[in-house]
Amino acid sequence: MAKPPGLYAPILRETLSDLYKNPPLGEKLTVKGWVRTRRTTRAVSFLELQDGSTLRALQVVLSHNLIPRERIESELHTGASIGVWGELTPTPERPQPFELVAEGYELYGSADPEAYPLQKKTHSLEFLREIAHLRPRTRTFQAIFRIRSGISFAIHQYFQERGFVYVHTPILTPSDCEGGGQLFQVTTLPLQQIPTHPDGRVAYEYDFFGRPAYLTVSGQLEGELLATGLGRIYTFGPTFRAEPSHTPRHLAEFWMIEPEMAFYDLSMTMDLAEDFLKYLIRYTLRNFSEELAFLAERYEPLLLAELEHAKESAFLRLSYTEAIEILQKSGKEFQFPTHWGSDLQAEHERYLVEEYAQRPVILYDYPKAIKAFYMRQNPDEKTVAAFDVLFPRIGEVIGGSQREERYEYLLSRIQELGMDLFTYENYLDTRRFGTVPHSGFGLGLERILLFLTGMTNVRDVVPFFRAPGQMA
RNA sequence: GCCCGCUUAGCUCAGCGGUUAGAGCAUCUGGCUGUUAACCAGAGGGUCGCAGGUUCGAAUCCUGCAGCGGGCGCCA
Repeated sequence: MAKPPGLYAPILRETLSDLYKNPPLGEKLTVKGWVRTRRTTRAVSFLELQDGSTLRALQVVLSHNLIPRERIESELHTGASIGVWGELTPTPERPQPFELVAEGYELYGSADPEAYPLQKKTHSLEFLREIAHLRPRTRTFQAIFRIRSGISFAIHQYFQERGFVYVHTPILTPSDCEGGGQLFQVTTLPLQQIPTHPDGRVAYEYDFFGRPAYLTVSGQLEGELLATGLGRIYTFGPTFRAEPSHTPRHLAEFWMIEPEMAFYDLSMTMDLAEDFLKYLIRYTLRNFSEELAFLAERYEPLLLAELEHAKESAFLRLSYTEAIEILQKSGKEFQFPTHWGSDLQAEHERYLVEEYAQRPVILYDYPKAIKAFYMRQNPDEKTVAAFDVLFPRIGEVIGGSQREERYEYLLSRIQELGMDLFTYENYLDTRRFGTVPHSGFGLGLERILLFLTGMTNVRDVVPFFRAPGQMA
């Protein structure tokens, strides 16, 4: 966790957070922030001032003797930004420990109450999505974005402390990692007049790269190339999927963490994934108790209990085959009946996590036919060494696998699926020269943030969301 | 992509075939010995999403469209 900025004064000015950590009672000071609410009585007005550094507000008392009531009533509405000076006074008999007794203030920016969309009441998350540019003024989004920031730091800390190299895989790529996913194409060709060959094919030699280019859907393939030199690497960056998924769990632009480790088999990788997730939960509980308490009170009463429970439980590991048996013996009426070889539906995953296990579940060894080409074939020749981590309330947070490191197996899989060999030449090279068993996984940042914040829609855990038909 | 639901004041919602469409909060005006989602009194504020249709009469029923939300699929 970063040190409080107060330690770096005078380079950094003090925030309300600093004030609450070490209040200079009896001293004169200036505080700057935004007005959350104002209450006016005959002789004095009270402000709740917030500055984004903490969810707590500072109560400011403005005496109408010193500052005209008309000025206060015309300027200090919810959302106005001010600098206010006075003495910090203890108030042991009041709900708050101290308040600022103002001597004067400077108005930086007013907020016309007839036009300013935010009010002191709670707004719906749906309404706030329509004003994503103003959401950061609310405590809810301050809490969420602070947790997002902290968790991003914790992700780096976890891997850096363990000798993983942070690698930057390209955003612009020539290939589709998963083979079949929908990509955003990137081009500088004029859309009104796309150059074509006589047979109608697009003349990509005139495009920027001289070939088709896309936004990456995953850094995994490049991550593997780097891991087969550096040993243990991780990526952490944005990824893009042009799938028309209209759900609370999908974004067109989202952040993904993808570690890739040479000389790791599936079991070691599942251990790492579980340890990593618990680390993130512990980190959040330790560093964001104020934010969690707020979010729990507002949105998800069970939030703290869920985090504690997930942190303490051993994730239940089930092979796909075991999971199918459990589902078939469950006596539950599912909309989609299961048989060996069918992909698990959301209802099946929910049953396994929420009813059967009642804790996070790791499913592994999936049928080869329903998984990606690069996953390592198991000796049974029917399954591949893949795993998913399923969480209560939010479903899949991690998908991973041991990668196929045997050249012949990988080559024949690529050919079987009719994929373009040329595109995967470099990838295949890592199997031709000094190939090693290796594994990795992908964690969706927004997915884990749903779990950590109690939110239920990924649009609410990213500052500006991109989803089909929506650019906040 | 398929299915379901919602859309009424700035916000959250009630009204679900029958006077002039309501409430709370917000706003404005006034009041209040220090408030804590302050309180009290009063006022303003509506093309009932849009376009058609049924009806003596539509916010209310029907159709289409749009936006939003949710479920499924796909996945992180």
